[in-house]
Amino acid sequence: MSQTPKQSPERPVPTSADVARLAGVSRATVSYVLNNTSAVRISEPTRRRVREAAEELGYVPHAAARSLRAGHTRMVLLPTAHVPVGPLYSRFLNDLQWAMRRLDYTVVQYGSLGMGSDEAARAWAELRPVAVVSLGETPLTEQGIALLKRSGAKAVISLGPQRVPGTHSLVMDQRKVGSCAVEHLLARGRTAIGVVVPEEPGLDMFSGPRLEGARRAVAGTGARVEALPLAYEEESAARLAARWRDAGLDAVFAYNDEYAMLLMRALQDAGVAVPDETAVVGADDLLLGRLLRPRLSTVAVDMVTGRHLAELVDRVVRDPGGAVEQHDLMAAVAVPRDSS
Amino acid sequence: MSQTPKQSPERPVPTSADVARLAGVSRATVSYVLNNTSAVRISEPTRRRVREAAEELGYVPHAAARSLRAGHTRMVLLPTAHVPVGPLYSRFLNDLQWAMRRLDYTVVQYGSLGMGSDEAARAWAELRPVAVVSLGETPLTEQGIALLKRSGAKAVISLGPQRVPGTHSLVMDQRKVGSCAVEHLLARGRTAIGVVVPEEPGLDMFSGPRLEGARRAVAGTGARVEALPLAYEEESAARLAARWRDAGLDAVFAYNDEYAMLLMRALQDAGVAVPDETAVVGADDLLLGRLLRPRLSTVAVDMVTGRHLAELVDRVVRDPGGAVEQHDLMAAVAVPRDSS
DNA sequence: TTGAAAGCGGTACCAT
DNA sequence: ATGGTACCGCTTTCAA
Repeated sequence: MSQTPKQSPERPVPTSADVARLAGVSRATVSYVLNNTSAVRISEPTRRRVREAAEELGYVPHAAARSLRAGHTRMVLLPTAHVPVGPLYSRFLNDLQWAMRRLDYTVVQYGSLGMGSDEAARAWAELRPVAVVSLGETPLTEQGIALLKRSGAKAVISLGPQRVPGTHSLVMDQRKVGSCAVEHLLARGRTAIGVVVPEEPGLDMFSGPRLEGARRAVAGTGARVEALPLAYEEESAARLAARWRDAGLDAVFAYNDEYAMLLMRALQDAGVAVPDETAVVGADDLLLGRLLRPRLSTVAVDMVTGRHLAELVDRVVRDPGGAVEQHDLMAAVAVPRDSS
Repeated sequence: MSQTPKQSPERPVPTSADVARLAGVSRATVSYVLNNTSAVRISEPTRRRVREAAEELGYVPHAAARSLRAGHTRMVLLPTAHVPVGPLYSRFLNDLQWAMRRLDYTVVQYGSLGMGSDEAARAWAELRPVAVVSLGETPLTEQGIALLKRSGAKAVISLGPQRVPGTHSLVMDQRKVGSCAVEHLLARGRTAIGVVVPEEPGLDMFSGPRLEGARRAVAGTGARVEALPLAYEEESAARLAARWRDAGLDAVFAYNDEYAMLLMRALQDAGVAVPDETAVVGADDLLLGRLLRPRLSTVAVDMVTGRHLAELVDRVVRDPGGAVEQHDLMAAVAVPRDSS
């Protein structure tokens, strides 16, 4: 016995024609009433009858039919491969969705894990979004971008470490984070600086530029930078710490605060004094950094806000040919505490 | 001068009719070829001409038109209000998306922040998803569920602390986490147990049941439980720690590992010895708990896997009237370490 | 004030 | 082997 009693096994979904029939009017009238079409006057009694009929049937308009007829959607597609963790991203996403809704767009996150770039672009294009906001998890190729535009996307916007030709790019130069951290360490007199490069997938977009920024910061200073692959596991950190003294490093930029916490613990367990023997700097300025002892030095990153991005999307949708401003909206600033 | 040269300001999106025209065949033939329809034989030369034409035009089928004609979609809607942070959720989501794609469904996360229950249900229903998987962020009302089913949803599945009538429920009884933690503390001889209740929005679904589980565990033991509101900020934790001795508590279950880390630090700063004077237990068994000193005792939670959930969705979609198994898939087990 | 009808882009049945 | 065509649900112009 099913617990969800089904009156008829395949009761058809009510359409506007059903509403029209029940209300004794035409489908056109139903459409006028339910959309409050201002160009047309419908008598109050008729409006009531239509509304009641719709209510009674539990009528819900069919979004696909509507947008098919309209020839466009208000969908903003946000491709998602790896769901990035972290409170920063979470807040950003909430802000963005909220702001987009206020502008009457619908944000749809579309999981694209395990799809190739062009395969993904095709899948996105099938939905005919009016805008695509890429966070860089699934790279946009030139053909992918062309495909999206050809299928009606007014705005293709990319958020990431570098410009993506053909899109409106919000450049967030992650290299600044690396150079900011390293400059801070240089100022503290450190000269042999390790840079953690996470082994986890999906972080390359960030870790690569951060390492490059670090390299640039030491250029011509006589100091050196060494890349240190590290998995987010105790064992990996312990192995790295065990060969720390052989590496001859006196400082480390640990990619972010979480990796910094992991490595700092491993170093301390291995008897490496922080900050005396080795300085540690994280990034992202998470709360946990302030809870550690010694308090973790970090690099605070000022990301683009969701509201700001939503406004950009709306502007580009309304005027796709408009000027392509190259924003560089990311600021990085060192937050010295006790670990460096 | 626009950097995205537009041949024609409003070049229309190519349709299957355009492909047909270019290939010199009918729309029907285009459909047959591009969908590899097996019931119909098309000559190889024709197939090639159609494929080339589609390629040349950059043709992408229109998902809305297709599902309108088909009368159903393969969309699994995942309503999202607050994006929950945390690696557990992130992994779960990735698994789910991956597993659903293998079963040929499309997972769409739909942001429903700031919408009422019924308003949200309506918005979801407009998309005609074949299934809705609710994580409980936007509560499902009886009418909302009815609306979704009436508009074609074959499966409405809810994941959460309790059964939701009318849905297939995956009950994850968060009370177990609370009772597991408190039983562990009782076994350690603690009798005055604080339970942290986060003040952040969107966590009520978890924190309430965890507190209730704690309450149940002390029933009849002579021990007591006290709810402790706490915001995820240093100041809030410091205030709580400052009045710790007045509260007369000898143990605390801190909601999860992150809140536990925050509170433990505040207690230590206030001179409260952990675990001697007060035992601390977290939950979720995050890596950070093992990095703290003393190492954090925690409650490991065994969540439902994405693969498992995907299979359930598929099963219900194929046989909506099938038995409504009441799963209780959550196991909680204490992981004693040094903080308790 | 209301209705009839065209058409959005595909799919699939029925002819040829 | 291929083409003609009706139809999915909705909006909107035009006529009455």
